[in-house]
Amino acid sequence: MNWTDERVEKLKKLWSEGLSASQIAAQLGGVSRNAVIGKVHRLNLPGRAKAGGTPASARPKRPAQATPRPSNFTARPANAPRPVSRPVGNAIAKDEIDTDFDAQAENLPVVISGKNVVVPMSRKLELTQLTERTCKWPIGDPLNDDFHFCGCESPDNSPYCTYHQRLAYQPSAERRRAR
DNA sequence: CCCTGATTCGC
DNA sequence: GCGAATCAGG
Repeated sequence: MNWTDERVEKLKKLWSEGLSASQIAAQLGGVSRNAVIGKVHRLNLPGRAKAGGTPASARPKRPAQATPRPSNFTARPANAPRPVSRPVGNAIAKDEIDTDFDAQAENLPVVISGKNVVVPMSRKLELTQLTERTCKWPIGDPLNDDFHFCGCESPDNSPYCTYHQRLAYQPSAERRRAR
């Protein structure tokens, strides 16, 4: 996985937005957080100590602020039917999500504070579009027309992206809570 | 232990 | 240039 202009631009954008290196790595896919940090330094992106060398521990911490919900965001009432799809907006904090609100089914990217796992935007791939390196986590009802797979980039030797990899190996009760 | 970024250095 | 290994912290 090489640093194409496109990927570098995304890196710059996410870094400037204050995402951590591991979060950015998850969003980009195919790279480690070390790779991201290394690239950031090679690009001389800001965020490091000033001349004089402020220790990392003494630097002001970036507030882990939740990205605002999309303006068209409305929580689905508990018993309301699940919409087929909704436009993808900014990432929202998992903590903000109503208990019954299933962000994964809604195809929103989710930043889970604490667990520090990023759900990349689903690429909504069909079965025939999957490859060795795409996430094979199924989304939706297989009998429904909108059934698809996550399709995000998955690490080597894993059928799932970093987020769904975690979900896949959690006990079902935890999995339900995590979703 | 989980995580963070910083640095080094063989490739 | 790249990034794993490592370090030094929270």
